[in-house]
Amino acid sequence: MPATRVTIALNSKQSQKAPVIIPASASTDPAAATSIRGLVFKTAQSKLRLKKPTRVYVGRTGQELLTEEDWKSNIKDDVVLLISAGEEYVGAKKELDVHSDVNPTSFVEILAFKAPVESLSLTQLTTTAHTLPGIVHAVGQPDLHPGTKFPIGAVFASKGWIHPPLIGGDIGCGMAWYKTTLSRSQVDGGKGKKVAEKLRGLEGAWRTQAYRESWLQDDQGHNCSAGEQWDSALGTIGAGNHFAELQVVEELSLTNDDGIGLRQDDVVLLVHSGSRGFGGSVLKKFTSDLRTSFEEGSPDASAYMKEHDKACEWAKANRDLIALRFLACLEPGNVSWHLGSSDAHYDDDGIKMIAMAKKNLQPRKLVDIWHNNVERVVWPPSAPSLPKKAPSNTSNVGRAVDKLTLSDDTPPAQYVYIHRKGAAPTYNASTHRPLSLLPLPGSRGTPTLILQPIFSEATSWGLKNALSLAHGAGRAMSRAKALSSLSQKYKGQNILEPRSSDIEGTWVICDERNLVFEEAPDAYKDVQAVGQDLVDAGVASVVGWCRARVSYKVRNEAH
DNA sequence: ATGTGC
Repeated sequence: MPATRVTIALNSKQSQKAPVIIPASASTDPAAATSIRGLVFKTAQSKLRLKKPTRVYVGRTGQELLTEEDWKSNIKDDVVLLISAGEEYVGAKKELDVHSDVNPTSFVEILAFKAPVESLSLTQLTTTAHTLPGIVHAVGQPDLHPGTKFPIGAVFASKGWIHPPLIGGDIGCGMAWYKTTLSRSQVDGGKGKKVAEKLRGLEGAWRTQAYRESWLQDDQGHNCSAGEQWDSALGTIGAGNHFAELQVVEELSLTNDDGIGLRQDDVVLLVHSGSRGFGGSVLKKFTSDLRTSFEEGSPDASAYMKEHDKACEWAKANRDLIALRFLACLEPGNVSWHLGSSDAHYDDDGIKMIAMAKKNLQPRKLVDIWHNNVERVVWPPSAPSLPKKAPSNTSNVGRAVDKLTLSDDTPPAQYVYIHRKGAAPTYNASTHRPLSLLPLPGSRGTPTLILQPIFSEATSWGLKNALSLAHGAGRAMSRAKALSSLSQKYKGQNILEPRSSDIEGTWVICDERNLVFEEAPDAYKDVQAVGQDLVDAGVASVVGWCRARVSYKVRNEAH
């Protein structure tokens, strides 16, 4: 008889698993000296680091293996055994609960018309909406594209359930836009190269843990430090599609300028980054392949949300610190930003400067949004209240909204958890006021559109788009495909500098070969098509655009 | 996306 290959996993954390080869000579009798049970427990101790394995369940069914008969009938190739230190089976009970809340007909809205959408992402969107518990509404934004399991550029609204894997590991990832005092003449054309040269000292850890903890503390004393292991990445952009980009406002026509103060010809810094390793550690801590959903009010749901909120704050503080480090390079004359440079040394009062730097940075910030997060909002959205100053054209209420009824201060309201995975919100999360502008970045070097969300009866006041918009152009090609096809296409060319004839081009800092191609504009959809789809869906207006002048991905400081 | 997971 051949050996049997089974998988063992921790009952309490099923992502922890190991294969076990059971020789034909091992005994099904749990009391035998060479029992399968003994072999499984020994492997659980060494490979899963479970000190005292005591009970064994079969994955999916949850049947406990007790008698020799149980072992004999269940040990076959590819079976998954869940090893417990005494606790009850955690897998299947959830799956049974799940069924009653699944909505196989929940509504799926696709906001893509011109932008191309891969069929795999549609399958992922629909399958997810129809199989996870509590989903009442799903939206595919025009930048929709396939993820490993769940789609990106997607929004899921669910009642009574939280699904951490829907938003992924980069909890709190988003974009923040900051004004600089640079003039466009300092960054236009060939000047971009000079500016790019100034962007140094931006890789690696920022100062000491004491500084970082202070940066992660707000003026009320709340702090979102994740411990030195994760905080050491604070102030770094990261990899993948993350970037910081210097842009010029080429056109802008805001219909209701809420004192944002953005003007044509301004030079702005767009920072796209997240919670680095911290958010991933939160997802990993709470979920496994078999544990993806938490019922509202359960200890897991509350504990996850607490850590989730912390990761969101961390990510926001990370974007601010990235901006500070960039401003230290871009505006060297401003003492508020000196702290951003690791070259500036302080005796013992450096930490005191943090409050000043943060205070001076906030007025520079135009907008800061999370596009990977889960948020509780009143559902369905209702007609928003009018602004205090009534607009002259009241029929245009969709453009002149004061505040949305999204907070739960009207007790009997129904609400949902909006899960955003690569989707921007249409409102300010803390004030619940509609955003008057938000960025829709194209891929590296292509225009960033300036969006203004629209709330109108035609879109049921934001229900149609689940109070969300596209967060970027969206991938048109997988990383693997982009790497192979684009490295061929641009063989022997430097695609990081504008061609000498191109005065409108972008200077790109990207000292990582694979990223050069994986993040090339050709790997993404056309941002104009994505923007047009939002306009055609009636969920946003395009009120202007920015030209990218210097795009910073990653620098090899050793050069 | 990630001090990835083998």
